[in-house]
Amino acid sequence: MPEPIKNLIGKYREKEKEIGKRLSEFSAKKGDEELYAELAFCMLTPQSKAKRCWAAIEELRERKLLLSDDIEGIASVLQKKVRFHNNKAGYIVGNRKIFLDDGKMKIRQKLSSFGNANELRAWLIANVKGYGWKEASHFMRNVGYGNEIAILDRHILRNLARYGVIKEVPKSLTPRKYVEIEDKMKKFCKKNNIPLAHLDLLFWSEETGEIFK
DNA sequence: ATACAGAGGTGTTCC
DNA sequence: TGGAACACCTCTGTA
Repeated sequence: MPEPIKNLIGKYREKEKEIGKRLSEFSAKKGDEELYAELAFCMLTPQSKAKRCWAAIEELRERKLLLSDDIEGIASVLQKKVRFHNNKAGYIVGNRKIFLDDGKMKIRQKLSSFGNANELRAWLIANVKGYGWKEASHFMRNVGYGNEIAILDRHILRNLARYGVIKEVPKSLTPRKYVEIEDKMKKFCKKNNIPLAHLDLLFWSEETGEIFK
């Protein structure tokens, strides 16, 4: 039996302000290096803890490795904190080139060149190594393009099942299933007057006890 | 000490 | 054309 939605609404009222504040931080204007830090962060998170991933990004920046081509150097930093460090180090270096324009990295320019969120996401999935639907959505939320998309990871899916938005957590997420569940989540939000991005952070904080990234 | 689940999954290959 | 199976390859928390 799903848990009553009333319980969820109650929790939302308690945390609404804090969630809104966090989201406004995500939307704050970021420069291209900051944007690449967020892009790289989302390359790291699969199968790794978000906090450790962010610590790795900080260390890469301190050591001037984040924007370098030193794959081995990057991998050695990742090794202590992040799973699949060799592949991910390669992604961090390789994914930079898709934003190059005249030899300079222009991420903001690229991101703002799309007509809507779905077009941007499709481009990210097709071009950013290490990004699928979930990570592309995660990145977009973190840089202020995530108001109309869902970040369907295992925690969110578990909570969607918990409140009866979906019958059960699917074993795997195909693109079609992703869109289908995202649509259900959107409708649920509309009906209950909770912004999509707010619900995501609420579910996340439910599971981890805090509002992070 | 040792085992085992869990960590905001995605790429590649094969059929 | 889409899906299953396997690769990636490691630390933390818990018992």
